[in-house]
Amino acid sequence: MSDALPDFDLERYLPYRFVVLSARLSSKLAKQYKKEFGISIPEWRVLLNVGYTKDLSVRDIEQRVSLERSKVSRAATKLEAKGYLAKQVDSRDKRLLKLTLTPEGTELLSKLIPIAESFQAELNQILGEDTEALQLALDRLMTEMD
Amino acid sequence: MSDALPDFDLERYLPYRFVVLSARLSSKLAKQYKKEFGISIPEWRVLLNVGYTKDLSVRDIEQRVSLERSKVSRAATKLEAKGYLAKQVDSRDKRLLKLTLTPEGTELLSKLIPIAESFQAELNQILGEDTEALQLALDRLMTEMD
DNA sequence: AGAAAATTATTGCACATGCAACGACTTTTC
DNA sequence: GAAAAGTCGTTGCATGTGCAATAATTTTCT
Repeated sequence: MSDALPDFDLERYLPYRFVVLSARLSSKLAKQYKKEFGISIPEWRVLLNVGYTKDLSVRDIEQRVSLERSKVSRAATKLEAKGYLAKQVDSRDKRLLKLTLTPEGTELLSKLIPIAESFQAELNQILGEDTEALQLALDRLMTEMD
Repeated sequence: MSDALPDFDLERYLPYRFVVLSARLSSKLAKQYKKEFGISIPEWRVLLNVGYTKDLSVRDIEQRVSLERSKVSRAATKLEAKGYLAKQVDSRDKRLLKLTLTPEGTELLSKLIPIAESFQAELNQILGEDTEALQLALDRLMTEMD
């Protein structure tokens, strides 16, 4: 038969499963953040990174979070406009930008964190004992994927 | 201090880890598909679903794959234009559409599958014994997240 | 030192996306 | 059985995204 397809188990196909699951998790969180705080996903991610690491540049974030340069840049610009983040040119290398949270940014983030934590707690509850195994598997995949 | 942040371990935050990982996996695959076959991610996902389940409707795919109605619809239209997929109105419920692969669609998919399989194999290699544990954890999360 | 190559953040632009509105149809309700 | 409510797929529109091009700087090379 010319229209035979090779066997393929979509339900166990990892890239597919990850995409579906992560889309669900993200959109669930995103809706909350958007509605209550007017923050988009890239903005939230930048906020988080800048909040927990000092003087990050756009490129640093790009690499750590797999967030496109342009996305980071635009998210940073918006956060700056909203008064949550300050951009400062690095004095040693003037191409680089040092990103820092303003007090308002820190305040916002400290409201966002508990929501994130409780979501994590929910996931841990679902996973129970298997939480650690999952984290390990993710460690592996992250480090081994160039 | 007013600018103290609660502790938060970004590196172990699951929604974040999933998003980053799945973005990497997807874009790696997507580039291949796009370059060699001119197929986008939503198109690939629709192709896959239609290929392995008979007479799916747009809504069926939306629910199975967490792919927006409009995305499915547009992907289907493009696949139809390229001759890979046929749309047919369901005779019992004329609101529904039955999607089927054309022979060309089947042929294309049978070229795409091996690429997907070898990617999966690569992941299994990385995960080794832990593959099953990961799949189980994903099962849990998928079913428990309404 | 000075020219060439590389790196950083931004931006313009074409295209993708998400959402609400719509028309076509079906189911429910009275 | 007609009207109201609901469902399905598509589309218009405002917004988001990815990529290539750019200006400003730094690094490398001769």
